[in-house]
Amino acid sequence: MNIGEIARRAGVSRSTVSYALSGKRPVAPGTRKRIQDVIDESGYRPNATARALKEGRTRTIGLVIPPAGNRLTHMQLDFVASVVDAAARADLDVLLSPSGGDHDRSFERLVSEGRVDGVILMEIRLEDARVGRLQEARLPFVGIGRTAGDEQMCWIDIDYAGLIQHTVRHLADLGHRRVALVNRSPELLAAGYGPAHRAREGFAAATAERGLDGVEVPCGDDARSGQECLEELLRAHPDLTAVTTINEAALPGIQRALDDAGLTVPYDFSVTGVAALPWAEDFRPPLTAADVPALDMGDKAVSLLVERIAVPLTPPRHILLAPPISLRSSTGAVPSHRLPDVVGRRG
Amino acid sequence: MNIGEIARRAGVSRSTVSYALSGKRPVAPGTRKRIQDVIDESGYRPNATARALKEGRTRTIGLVIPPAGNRLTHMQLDFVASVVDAAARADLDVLLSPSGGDHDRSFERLVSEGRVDGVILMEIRLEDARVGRLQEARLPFVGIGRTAGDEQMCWIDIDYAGLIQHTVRHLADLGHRRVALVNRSPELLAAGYGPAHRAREGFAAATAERGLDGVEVPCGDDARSGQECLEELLRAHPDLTAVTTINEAALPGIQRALDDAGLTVPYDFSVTGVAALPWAEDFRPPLTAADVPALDMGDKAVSLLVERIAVPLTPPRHILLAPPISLRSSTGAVPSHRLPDVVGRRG
DNA sequence: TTGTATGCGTTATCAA
DNA sequence: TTGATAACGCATACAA
Repeated sequence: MNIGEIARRAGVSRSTVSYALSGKRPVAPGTRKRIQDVIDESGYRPNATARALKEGRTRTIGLVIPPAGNRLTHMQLDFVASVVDAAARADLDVLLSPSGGDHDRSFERLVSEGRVDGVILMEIRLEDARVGRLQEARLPFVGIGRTAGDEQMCWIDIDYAGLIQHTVRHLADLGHRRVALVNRSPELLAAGYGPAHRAREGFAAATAERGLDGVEVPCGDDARSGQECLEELLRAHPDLTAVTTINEAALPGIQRALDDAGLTVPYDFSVTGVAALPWAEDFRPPLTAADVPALDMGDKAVSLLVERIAVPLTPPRHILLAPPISLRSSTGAVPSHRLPDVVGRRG
Repeated sequence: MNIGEIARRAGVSRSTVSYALSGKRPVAPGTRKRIQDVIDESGYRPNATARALKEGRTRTIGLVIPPAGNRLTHMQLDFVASVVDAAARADLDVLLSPSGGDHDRSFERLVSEGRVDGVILMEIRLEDARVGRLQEARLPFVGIGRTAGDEQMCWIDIDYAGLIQHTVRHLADLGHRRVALVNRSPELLAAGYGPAHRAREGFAAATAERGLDGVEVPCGDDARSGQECLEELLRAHPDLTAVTTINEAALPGIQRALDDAGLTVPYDFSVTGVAALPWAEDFRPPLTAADVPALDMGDKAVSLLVERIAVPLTPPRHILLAPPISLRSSTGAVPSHRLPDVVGRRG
């Protein structure tokens, strides 16, 4: 069923059907009704491919996600869902491209075959060849995260450095002297993944500022790694009284390791960090943390992209989110029996 | 940059460029090289939209996922990731459509605007209007799950009825007399979600077959609901010694409720069910369960769809998966102090 | 071995 | 108020 067939059945020309549909030129009421009847009866809808070819735009956006190998985190998943939803609301379709490396067939199709009007790029690294590729192709795009030289691109990101800094200050205020940062995986760090590096910076800045003993460790994105990581930390640093983390998937493991070590949160040990709400609320006791507004971010990213597609030449906009830290129950004052000087007296 | 521009620069006709690219007709080595040089230099790739219009196929498949409101389960997430990966391997793009209800704009676009060559439909309900819609549109599709009258469609599903039956028999063999099924959410049950209903059937069949006292409860898809659900179960049925479940997201909550009640798995209480591997392995102790091969399913679904797109008129194929139940450490014999007769003697 | 011409289904310009 | 027609970029049948 195509526009020609509708036109034939309604006894008009194809252009009249097109105009009746688009409303871009007046159509006599009688004619309009005849056409509408035929359309209702046949369930006709204009072919998206032909329309895209003619109009020069696809009404589709690309979403570049990390490949399946690396399991998506809760936060990333929420983000994908919210992007798809926001796009649907704007009558845009979403084409998925799993691509991490640089020479990825799916990504290349996306940027050079004109399948999409714009791209949302997830899990950007500090140095990211895909950014250059998109700029070179003059394809509008929005990054979730930003590269090291971030001025020339449009992005939306979370201020991991600032937030981690904030959580460390909070711990310092509570009297903690030796704290750890449980970072993302060694692989992501090696790949130059922004949040992991910026969390590290924020941690270093805050521990220096407050004169704390800080120890930073990478940790796989799963419960098991979290557990091993914390067991190792407790072994290596008996005077450790608090951790902060951006690794939400490690939280259940952190919890277990603390349980197994007989440490009760927050009386014996404090935990805080940056995490998507479900992870924070599932922690026991509920985690004092900056709640990553993943659902919100998808929405904002789509808006930003839609705007950029409409007006490509405006200077790139940046949105740096610093959600407030929700004070829940997982942080507390260092208990006297674990204070450094008390530990010292033991020996 | 389009094929005409390449032709002009290489000093040949457009068809020669096209044939040089497709190899569907011999091209003189010299000519071919001239063309290739121009292409390499310009980074030209044929426009996917124009090609789709001409060829009558889009090289894109649609993936209909549950809308963002309902958070995807781990299993569904793995499934999405594996579909996208399998599609990428077959040089197919994936268009996402979040749609649960019947009158969904995004879904309608998918089926009636010719944007995709075929569709993978997730979270099918026993009565599902989308199935009829796809059949009517003569669009090849594969269901993840199946409707009540499932013969006329192509699907791949997990044998929840058989697997739950199997787990209940296992519990019966261990001596358990009162067991519970922790099902999916009340909303999904009300919506006629197949796995929930089939799990119920399998549970009913197995408890009847072995003469067990079975109690079935719906439960939200999250840790909190799992905890509340099990607390309520333990309160209402003090003689309960085992649960089986298809609600993987509830497992952490089930664990917590048992911990809080001072019940040690598997000595005081047995837990089993059907779950994606990460959930089963994160349980403490590791869960005896049927491991849902979500990654495999995505792969199979794509193959099935590709085949169906190529040969649409073959009788629909069905794949019913019954993964083996991996015996881990979460089930054990009923301890004597919790046997029904002992409980009876107390009074 | 290569070039010309047609059509895929639309939208939009021009003409009536 | 409407119709004929060109053009979007490509693949391919037909011609040379």
